Amino acid sequence: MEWGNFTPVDGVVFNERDFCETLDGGQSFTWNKSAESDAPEFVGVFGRFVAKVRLNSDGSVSAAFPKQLDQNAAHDAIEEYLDARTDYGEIRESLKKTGDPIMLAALEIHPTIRILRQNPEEAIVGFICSSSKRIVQIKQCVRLLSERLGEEICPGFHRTPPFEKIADAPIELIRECKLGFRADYLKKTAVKIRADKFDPMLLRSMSHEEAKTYLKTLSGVGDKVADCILLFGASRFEAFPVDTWIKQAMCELYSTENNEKKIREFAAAKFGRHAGFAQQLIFAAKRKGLI
DNA sequence: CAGCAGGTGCACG
DNA sequence: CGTGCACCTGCT
Repeated sequence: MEWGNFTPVDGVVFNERDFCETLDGGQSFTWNKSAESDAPEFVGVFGRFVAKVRLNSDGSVSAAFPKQLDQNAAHDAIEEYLDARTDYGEIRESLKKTGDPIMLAALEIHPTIRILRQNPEEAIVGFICSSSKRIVQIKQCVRLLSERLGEEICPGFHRTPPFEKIADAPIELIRECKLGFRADYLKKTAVKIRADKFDPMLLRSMSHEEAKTYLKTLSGVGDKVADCILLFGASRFEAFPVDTWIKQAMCELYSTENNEKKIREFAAAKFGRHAGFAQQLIFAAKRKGLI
């Protein structure tokens, strides 16, 4: 397959750790490290596009797309996906102002981390697959689903399947994608979203509370998965997903009670509308054993 | 080979 | 409303 030239993605700067963490740290499950390049580089699918995303030695980012894709549309899409318009400096400053020494440390450990702006549909599929699974396994599930049910964008690259397709797929086929008990969750969710005529894109405009309440009516979507969908699929930075890692980190670092609801409340009070970004900082630093 | 894994649903008190 | 398991299955 032929690729177009690499072109700069303006407004996005990374160090290597944060580049890898952002694309392949569990926010999204469709990126794989590219073998050919010595520069840090990932290849993957996002929405209806495929891209190679490369980190340059000066911290800038470049992207290339398969030649058969509309290069301008793809470039606009990767800028949006990498959330190039959002001022992370402002977010980081406001978290600094909390004066919390743990947050200050996490900000230093991850000076360039970002929150991806995925399609809500992709986030719903990915995070329904995620419960009680490792990232590598989640990635495999999403890839298998895409190969079996998703449209081929270009040779070897398939879109995440739409709910319409998942709703019509036999449960055996979904289970063959190694989803296990999550297969029923995903199918039921797809059927319900279709029955409700719900457009997941609405998650970006609904009130946070309303969006979360709706998400939790979906099978396989509890508090944690709903918060992940809101944070990574709808750019709702106030969402604070509490998983096993964060739970342990918050107990250890902030002496919170070992209770998900209490931890969410604690985070909301401490980090406010940027709680989700704070979660990524703590999650990434903790998982790497750096705090 | 057991035990566990970015949880959720459901049955109970 | 909070707690405690069962749920698939691939990996270590």
